[in-house]
Amino acid sequence: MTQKRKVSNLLALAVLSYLSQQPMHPYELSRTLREHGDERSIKFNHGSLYMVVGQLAKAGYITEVETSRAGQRPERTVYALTDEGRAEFRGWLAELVAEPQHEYPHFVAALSLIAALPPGEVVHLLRHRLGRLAAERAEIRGLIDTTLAQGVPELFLVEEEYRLVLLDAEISFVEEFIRKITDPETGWGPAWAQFHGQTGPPPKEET
Amino acid sequence: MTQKRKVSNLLALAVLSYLSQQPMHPYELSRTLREHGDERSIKFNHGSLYMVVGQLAKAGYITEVETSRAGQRPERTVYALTDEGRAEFRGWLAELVAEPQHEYPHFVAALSLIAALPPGEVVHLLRHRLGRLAAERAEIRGLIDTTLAQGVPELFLVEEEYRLVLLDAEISFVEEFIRKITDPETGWGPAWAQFHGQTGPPPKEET
DNA sequence: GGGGTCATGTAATAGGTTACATGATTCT
DNA sequence: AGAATCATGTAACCTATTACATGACCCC
Repeated sequence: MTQKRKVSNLLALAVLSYLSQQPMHPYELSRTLREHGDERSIKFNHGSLYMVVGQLAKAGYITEVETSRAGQRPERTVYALTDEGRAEFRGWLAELVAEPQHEYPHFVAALSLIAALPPGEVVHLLRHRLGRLAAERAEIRGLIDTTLAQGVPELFLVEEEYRLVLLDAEISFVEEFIRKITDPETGWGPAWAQFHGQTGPPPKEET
Repeated sequence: MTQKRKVSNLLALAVLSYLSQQPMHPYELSRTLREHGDERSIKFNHGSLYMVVGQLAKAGYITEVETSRAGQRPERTVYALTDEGRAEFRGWLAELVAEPQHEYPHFVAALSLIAALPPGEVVHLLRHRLGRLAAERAEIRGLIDTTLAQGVPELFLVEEEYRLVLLDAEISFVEEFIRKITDPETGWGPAWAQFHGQTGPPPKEET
């Protein structure tokens, strides 16, 4: 479904969002996105921004309103949202909120192949991961706290709170996984180590 | 870090994994991946597979070992893992297990811009999402149960269990979010509705 | 007044997806 | 025997990332 949109890069959503407040030129968008901290939530890079702006213009969601010049700086093309752009923005955002998307996090991929590593090493790696997860958690926690302390309403931090919730869930999962491997009674370690190497994972049936 | 790898598409990891068990030709890889259900965890499409195989060969991780023909079918080029390929596989997989990657889920992007929608609509959309999440949860739950019932060891289902854990966390988060908007005492609804439209989200400071 | 870095954008390259092509097998 | 599907791959097309370019402003 998402793939029917004329512009699918999420960076475009942020652009539509900012242009819905006022017309801007691409560099201004770029700066605003960075200052606002949106790059934590939306993959951003300079080149892609110009690409996306071009796509949006071609799709009719934004139009060039003027090309001004300030001081002796190069010309800047200022874009504004069109009515279709506003509709697209609302609709797209609504869809993203209402419909979960199937995604492919790296850790899921790794887990799906993890039997290829020996269990001892896996435990080691998972412990390392736990450390990183804790650090990340602390960082997000700090970001939230200092931002709230500046008086920003919690509403503008929900994405960080969501991240935090997912992080906590992942931490529990990893801890539990380590336990399942290492439990002296029922641990998978021995069977895993034995099987390891000669045979691959058995096929799974479709539902 | 991940971006230093000569081949970064995760599909390549699956290819390395299967070739570490036995040489295969691309179509066989394709079939095996599909049958094994790996496309749930790793984005897969026919065209990309050939691309990735080409990249792996160019990088020296796999080599063409023969080009056989069975019956009157077209020729098939069979590939085998090289020693470098094996090392890359182990190292890459280990890194994915040990080091969390910064990722950009769609829902995070949506949350970061959600203030642009009116709170009433957001609640509606979130309730819709809850339904979808529950359905997805049930599906995964079923997949796990039937697969376990077939005697497949739990180890080969960890990625689904992880997904389940994340899903549960997301469900709680969404429920809580709805509460925060709608609570009759302290709900964000009124302030949000009022602010809505004229002004955009205030800037956040960097940490 | 020369060395950074800000401001602004374009171009080259690489990566990924979709569409197309074609002989073989199987089904009716 | 014709239709559908499997098996196998290539090519065309988009998207995205990196690298390059260039004038202005700012600092010492």
